[in-house]
Parts: sequence; structure tokens; C-alpha cells
Amino acid sequence: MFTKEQQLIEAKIKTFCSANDIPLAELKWQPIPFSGEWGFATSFFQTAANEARTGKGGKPVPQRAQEIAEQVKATLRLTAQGGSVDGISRIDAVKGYLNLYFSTATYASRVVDEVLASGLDFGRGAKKNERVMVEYCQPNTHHSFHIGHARTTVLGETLARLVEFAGFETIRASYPGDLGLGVITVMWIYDKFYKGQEPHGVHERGQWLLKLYVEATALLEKKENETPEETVKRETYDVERREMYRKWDSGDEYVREIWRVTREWSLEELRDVLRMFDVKMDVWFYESEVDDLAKEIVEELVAKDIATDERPNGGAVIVKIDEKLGLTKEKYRTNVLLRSDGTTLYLTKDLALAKIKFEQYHVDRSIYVVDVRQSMHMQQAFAILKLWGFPQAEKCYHLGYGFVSLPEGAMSARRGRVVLFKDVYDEAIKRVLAVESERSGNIPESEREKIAQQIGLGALVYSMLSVDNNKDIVFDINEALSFDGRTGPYIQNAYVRANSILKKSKVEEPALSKSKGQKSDLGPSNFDYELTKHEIELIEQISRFPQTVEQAANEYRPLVMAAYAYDLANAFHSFYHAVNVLQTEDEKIRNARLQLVMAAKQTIENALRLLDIQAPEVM
RNA sequence: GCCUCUAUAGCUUAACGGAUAAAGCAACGGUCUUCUAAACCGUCGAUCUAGGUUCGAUUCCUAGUAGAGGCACCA
Repeated sequence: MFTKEQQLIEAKIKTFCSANDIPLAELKWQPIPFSGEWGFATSFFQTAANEARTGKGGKPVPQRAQEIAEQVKATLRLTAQGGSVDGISRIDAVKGYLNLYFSTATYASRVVDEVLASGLDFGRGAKKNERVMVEYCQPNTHHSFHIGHARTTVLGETLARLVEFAGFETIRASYPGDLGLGVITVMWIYDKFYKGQEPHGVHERGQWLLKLYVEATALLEKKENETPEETVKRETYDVERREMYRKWDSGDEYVREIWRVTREWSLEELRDVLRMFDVKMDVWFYESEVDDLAKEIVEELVAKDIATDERPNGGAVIVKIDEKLGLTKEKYRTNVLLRSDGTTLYLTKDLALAKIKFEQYHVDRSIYVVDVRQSMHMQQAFAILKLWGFPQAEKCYHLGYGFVSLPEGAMSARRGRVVLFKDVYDEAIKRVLAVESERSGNIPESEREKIAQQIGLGALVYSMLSVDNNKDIVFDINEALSFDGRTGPYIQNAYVRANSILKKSKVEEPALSKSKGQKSDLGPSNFDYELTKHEIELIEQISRFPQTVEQAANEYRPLVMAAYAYDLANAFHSFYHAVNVLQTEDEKIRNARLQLVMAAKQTIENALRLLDIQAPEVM
């Protein structure tokens, strides 16, 4: 937000250096990193080091850097009109850095007015003319949605919101796994023992399928000390299951009908979970629908001599990726596209799906939010796409996330050792309601449940976003549902407090919650008074929002936005305690502060939205 | 055997190669007749080891240690 001054100053520095034969290095600008200070800064270490390399000077680099900074400072003073630079109140040369401090009133007004004029669009990036597809949320059907699935969903949705807000045309895609042995296992036990006994509720039924899966796995798994009768029974079951798989594959109508019905139960539950997360998928891909195309592309890849066909010798179709890329050291190794029995694999389907994304959806960038344990597979897929000749292969990105385990060990669906998302969600609401009754008195009865959902989910979502995506998480429900400190509710609470001040002030908030705001009825802001350090820190944080959006989107890192949102809320809470807005006597100052609160509220709202966290009006 | 990721305070986590390594939890001490104490203020406390590159390294490179994960017919 300080680019205008920055460019002006940078030009002057360049002129000065070329006139004085100083080999200026590229200037990197950053905010002055001290609390309560504001302005922007750059250093001259690089430049001094350049100079030393040419053999000039001979002074230590830090000392020379400081000299240059001082000379630049003097020059800026001289060339400025009346000894001051427009928009800059003070220039310091310290320890090799050049610090330029803002003129308080000018800068504060610029930031606040900009926010109020832009409203929900504050921070939105310019249109990028590129289409991005974010693929996330790929649970298997015939299981239930657990806390690990919640991580990809939250990460993927936040990433989608970030790139969309940063200016990319964005497509959200889900890719449920609706076939395979696990699916057939559930269908087998359902058909044999439980047909017609399913419960009615959407979530109850989804969870019931998981119970069936656990039970079926137990029946089909080889146990120690089996009696001969048990062995015979188990093997008979297994034959039945394999027979069912075969029938499914050949399109047997009876088996297909069981598949369609049970699959739909899972998808209903999934859709309801996504509704809770406020996720609106644009595209649904299903493994079962990609399968036919996957078989076709195998032939295409063989014809193009990318894949090696070993079927004539009774083998599979494989891709010797390293060899085809001309690599001597092993990196991507070799992988199978088609089993000897003619069936496809995960990789094959992913390649087919990529083709659909590129050719039917004209995707320029393709982001995969997928478990880090599949890094190798994703790299193999991207390498093959490149061999295949898709230029978009360069812009495929695997956003890996560490896996979510429990304090007692890894989650295991087949053993039934999972934490279901719905259970955590229900528990979250229960806990919020308990806190609500003791902490907040002014929530209308009709709103309590809804606000409890917003806060409970806010806590859960933030706990998943505040850890870098490639780190593993040990899921602890007490940590995930904490409402104190660095949490979702902390940020929501800052929003609520801002809202509360504005409501009591009886001042209209014209720009808030509108896409394009008009002028506030207080007119343009006027910060022509001595600001407290808390006000400065808050304005400073607000002004960083646009660049944070850009950084988080460019680096595909939701964490960057999560960290920022906390810092912003923290600045607001400190301001809230130190400065009493409504009791400010001077009307001019009071109005300026009200506008600052409006701007803070708007920025917190925008940040929360990007994090897929709701902003309640009261709590 | 090869490859990838991780290592920061008692615990959970931050930190474009730059100024004083930042928070939360826990512990201890303060702050509600003042816009909501789901908050604020303060104290205590950390870069795995050894080299290297650099004016400058938590950050980059090499080696080691410890942990997690992956390596062709599972997904």
C-alpha cells in the first residue's frame, strides 16, 4: 500500500547511486519491523558487498552500508521540496538500513478510506486471466467422513478462496473414490446380512456403512488360531466377495443397483458435510466415471511410445519414466498403467482425469490437495503428463498435507479407529453452548444454535489451518476445540467487538457487507491528531491485508492467511483495551476512530471469509 | 539400498538470507461500577550436532543424529 512513495524514492536512490558510481543492488522493501513504528525500509548490505567485490573501498560491509544509507538520506532531503518528502515524515539511516516513516494523518486516511470504499472487495487482486482448478476432498464412499478428510476439505477450500480472491478464475473439484475392493466389501456384507436394515438419518446411515466395513473386515481377515471350520467360512466369504467384484465389473444389474443405492448414501452424507463447511463444489469427478477413459489413454500412451506394452509376454503396461525422460539417476522410477489382468490403477485414472481437466475444462493451473504420502505418485503423474506433451504439466502443483493421527496412533477405517467429523462437530457445538450460557448473556435464544455452529466450526477449522500443511497433526479434541488464545473464536471475537462498538455508536456503516461501498456518512476520514501506538499498529496490520492475500495465493499457503488473521485480531484486541472509542471526547477523533473500527471489522470479515470461517454478529 | 519430509521455549506452532527469533498453551503476577474478560498487560523460557557458503544463516549447501513417510501391478 506504499508503492507510490516507494517508487518515487527508489528512482531517487537509483539516480544518486549512478551519479556517484555506487553499484546499487536490487532494492528489497519491507515494512519497518518494530511494533508501533510504521513506514517502509530497505538495506544497503547487498550494495556494499557488490562494491567490495569490485575492490573499491575496503571498509567492512556493514559500515559501508551505513555510510550509503546516510548519504541517500541526505540526498533525499536535499532533493525534496521544503526538505521533506511527500507522504514521509521522517527518514532514518540505522545500521545499514534506510527507514522511511509515514506522515501519520495521510497514511492512516489512505488505508481506512480505501477499506471503506472497497468493502468486501478490499484486498481483492486484479484479474489474472488464468483458470485454476483446485481438486480436494477425495474421500472413499462406503466409509464415513473423518477428521482427516476435514483437513483436505478445509485446506482445499481455503486455497480455492485465496486464489479466487487473488484474481484467478477458480474451479473447485471433488473426486470421491467410489469403487475398489473396500467398496465391494461393504456391499458384500450389506447384501448378505443387512439388506433393508439401514437407519434413516443421513449421517447415521453414512456412519452405519463404516460399521459394516469394520465388521466385514473382521469376518474376512485371517485370524491366528483359526479352527478349520472358521477358515472354511472365511474363505467362502472371500469367494463371495470376489464374485461380487467380478459381477460389478461386468455390469451385473443386481450388484450395480446395490452399488448405486449404498454409494448414494455416502454421497448424501458428503454433500451435507460440505454444506456445513459452506463448500460449493463446481465439479464432481468420480473414480467410476474416469475408469473407461483410463483404459483408452493406456492405448494412446502405448501408441505414442511413452508406455511400454508387456502384454504380449503376459505382463502389464508400464511407463519407464526415468528412461523416457533421459534421466540416468533414478528419480521417478517405473510405474504400472494397466495390470496384467487388464484393469486400471490409481495413476491411470489420475492421468485420464488430468486430460479431462486440461481438454474439457481448459485448466491452466491444476492444484491437487492430496496426502503427502502420495508425493511420489503425484510427481510420477506430472512427469508422464509432461512426456505426453501437456504444457499445463508445468503448472500442476501437489499441495501435500501431513496426515492426521490420533494420540493412540494412526487412524484406521478398517479397524474402526477413526474420529468422525460429525462427532467432533456435535461436540464442538455442545461445548460452545456451555460457554455461551456462562459468558454471553445477550444472544437471543433463536440465534444460539447457529452461533454455536459458527464458533465451534471456526475453532476446528482454524486449528487445522494454523499448522503448515506439510506437517503431521496429532488430533487432540481439546486443542482443536479450544476457544482461548490463538484460535478461530479469538478472531471471531475481535469481529464481534468491533461490531458491538459500531452498533452502540449509532453510526451507519455504509461500506460494510456491500461489494462496492459508498462514502461513509462521516465523510473522508481525518486522522490529523496524535495516534496512539495501538492505532498505528492496527492500521499497519489492516494495510498488510492485500499483500498477504497475494502472498498466500502465490505460495499456495493458507497458513500465511491464518497467521495474518490472528495478528490482525490481536492488534484489534489490544487497541480495544487501550483506546475507548465511544468515550472519546473530541468528536473529530471519535469519528476517525469509528472509521478505523469499521475498517478493522471489514478487514477481519474479509480475512475470515478466506479462511472459511463465519463471522458472527454477537457471541 | 535409494528418495522425500520434519527437527525452534516444558508442550503445540510461527518467522521473503537481514535490525531485538514471534505467538498460544502450561506456570506465576496484575486488569471487569468504563464500547462483551472467548479479552488485555507483565514475568519466566528456545534455533538437534559438526563443518561450509555469505558482510550477515533458524533459513542455503555437505555430513551426521533422531522421527515420519515413500520406492511398478493397493489407493
